[in-house]
Amino acid sequence: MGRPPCCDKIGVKKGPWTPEEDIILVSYIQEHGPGNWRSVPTNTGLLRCSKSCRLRWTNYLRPGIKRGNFTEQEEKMIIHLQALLGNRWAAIASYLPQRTDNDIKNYWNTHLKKKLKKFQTGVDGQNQDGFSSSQSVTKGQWERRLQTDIRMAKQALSEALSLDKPNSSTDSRDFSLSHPYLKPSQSQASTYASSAENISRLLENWMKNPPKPAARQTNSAETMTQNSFNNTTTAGSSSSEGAFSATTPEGFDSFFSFNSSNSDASHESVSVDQNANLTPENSVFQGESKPNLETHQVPLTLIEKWLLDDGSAQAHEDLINMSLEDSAGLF
DNA sequence: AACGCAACCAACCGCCCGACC
DNA sequence: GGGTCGGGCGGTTGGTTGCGT
Repeated sequence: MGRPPCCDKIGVKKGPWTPEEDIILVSYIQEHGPGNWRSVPTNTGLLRCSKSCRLRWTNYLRPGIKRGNFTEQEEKMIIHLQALLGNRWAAIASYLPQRTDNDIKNYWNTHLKKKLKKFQTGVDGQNQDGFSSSQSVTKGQWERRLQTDIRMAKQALSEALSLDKPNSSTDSRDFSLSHPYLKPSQSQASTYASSAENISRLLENWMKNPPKPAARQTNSAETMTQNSFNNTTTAGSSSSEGAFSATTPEGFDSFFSFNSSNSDASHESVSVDQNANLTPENSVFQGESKPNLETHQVPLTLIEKWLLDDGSAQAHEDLINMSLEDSAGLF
């Protein structure tokens, strides 16, 4: 059918976002929460289309985002997940809570593709699509994808029906509890911490380096120092520890120990361990850490083994060769 | 110093889907 | 049932930066 553009082209600004625009957007979202993007431009006076506002938020300003400096472990995960899921960047991003799909996609296109190609040219008997033959030939990505989707649907249905399970992992209101990589306390804490961090950096740099007319303003925004804006963000985070006390399913722990122990420490320390005091009541960012995507309930046992144990060819094979019936048994 | 080229990445575009009227 | 809206997703573009000559 085809939709008309989300905004008319007249009077809509395009191109890089300025720090001023970022601040307007962030403060609006702080006040009203994300969502209802249609109303954002009109309510804020931003000369941006709603889509642009949403993208700016989800890809750049959203709390919990780690930028650049992909760790080796992250690289491996992306490569593995790409082989498993294909170019479903949002799904892949759901396994890397601090990364956006756009970021992962860019990193794949600019780094990993080349890396794999390089690697593959050095290895005889590899196919041409960037993956090892064992990864791409065994069953085919589409079949695996289909299997994954079916499993997702099955589990979602079964858990939706078992209402007496208070810690049901499909509770969409608390994505952090259901995501394999999101330890509840950490996810919300890091989410909010990073928000404050992002915003303060934004403003700090803005104060230091007033916007240049045609420079890469979005980059300059990254290194800002704190100013009054911090007050608003910290105020929201100052009051409770409720979310911090959530229990963690045992099976998730390995993921987090993996994540934290292997990640770029200089980045992680900023976004993970600060400003942990956050509750759903006082944070407009709660629940915003990552969209709840369909892959977040992939059975952990095999995937965990496969993803984290780089040398685990057996686990890899197990996962890929898993039949529908086998995988259904996991639930 | 100036130029050209490649790399990088933020942002845009188009398509799709579900919800709502 | 069909149209519209809001939002998500993946592919692509284009501006900026960095590096080599």
